[in-house]
Amino acid sequence: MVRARSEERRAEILRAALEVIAERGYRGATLGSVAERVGLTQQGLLHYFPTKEALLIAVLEERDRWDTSGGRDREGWRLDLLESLVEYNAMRPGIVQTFSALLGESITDEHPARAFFTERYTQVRANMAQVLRLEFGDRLPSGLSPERAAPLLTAMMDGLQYQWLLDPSAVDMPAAFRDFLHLLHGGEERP
Amino acid sequence: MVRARSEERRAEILRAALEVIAERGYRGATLGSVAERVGLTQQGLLHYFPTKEALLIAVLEERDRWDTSGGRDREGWRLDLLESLVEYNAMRPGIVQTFSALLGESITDEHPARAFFTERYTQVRANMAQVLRLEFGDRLPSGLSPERAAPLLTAMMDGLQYQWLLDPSAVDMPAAFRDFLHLLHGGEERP
DNA sequence: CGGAACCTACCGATCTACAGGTAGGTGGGT
DNA sequence: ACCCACCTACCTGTAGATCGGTAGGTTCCG
Repeated sequence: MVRARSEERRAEILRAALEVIAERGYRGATLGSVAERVGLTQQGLLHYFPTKEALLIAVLEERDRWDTSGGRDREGWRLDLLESLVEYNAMRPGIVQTFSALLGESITDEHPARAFFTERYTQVRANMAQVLRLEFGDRLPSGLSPERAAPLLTAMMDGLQYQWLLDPSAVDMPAAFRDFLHLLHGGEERP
Repeated sequence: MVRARSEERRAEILRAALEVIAERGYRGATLGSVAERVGLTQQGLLHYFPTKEALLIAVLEERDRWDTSGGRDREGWRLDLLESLVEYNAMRPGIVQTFSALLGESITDEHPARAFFTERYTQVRANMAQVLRLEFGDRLPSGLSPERAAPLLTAMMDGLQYQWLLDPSAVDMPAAFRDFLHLLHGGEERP
């Protein structure tokens, strides 16, 4: 079955692209270096993905598929699952680095991932709000509405990732995130 | 006075570089486009900054000088000044975009700004801890120590910036930051 | 059963476009 | 006379993309 082999190849390429983007960002990544990693020439790679941008899109879509499937509930995340997600991320610097690099680049003008991230963050905030509503109802202990707290939750995850990627020994990402959740819960008891 | 003119030119170049980096990131920025913006040729620019990396370093150093001087107290920031800093930032998307883009890129391997950001974040966390200690003493209302809360404060500022840059209409950055400060203060009264 | 027609998965050569950087000037101000 | 602030010309490298193959397999038809 030739189809299967081909799909496998594509998957290999996507994985390699993920690595290279983590190491150098999208702009710094070259088709040649991705190709090399899977034992192809640059032209061979272009047989699977006609342009560099198409490759990026495929990477982003795969990510989308990934976190629209595993790790989620019927109606989204739950707060304790978020906590384990952060722990999980702390064990895969590669993936975190890829998407942090892409997020960073995406804010520049006309970046091909910009639309993707803009859209995705609206969606993530909505998800987060729902998670919070599920956990706290219409008001968090602090008095904040889930909708107001959602961007904070999102920002915390991203912000911690940057600090952690720059200097993993200086920031215990999962612990810090737990501290934040503790804050959302209203503080009080000593951690 | 030629000296003055020269310094002025350098400053112009730095400002232009800031803009171009905001638009395309460091890797995407070209010497030519920076030069063009100040009415020079690329080679004319290289007269002032011998390499692209030297220009970047100068940009980073200027930033360092900027926020080691203005906006600070003798012993660092105060919490309410941080709040106005965020408000101030919300009025200068350009600058925020430059440094968010650079932060994003800097996590990739061998990026010339990586050391700068790593070092700077250790320092920022220390500053933040001191701000918090000044405001709350050795325990925040939540029971967290200033040192544990410092990375959270830092992460929140960065994380909100990305969301805001991607979609300013979707996130009221200053308001969100105030919400977070409210959280640090222990919540309670309704905003 | 054999072969023409076609498809898939590539590779080599090559094009175009910049990009960063160097060498060696020129011209105006002091 | 000199030097600072530039410029022109140029070199080298690299990146993405196109073109035109070729080798191997698959399909279909007589």
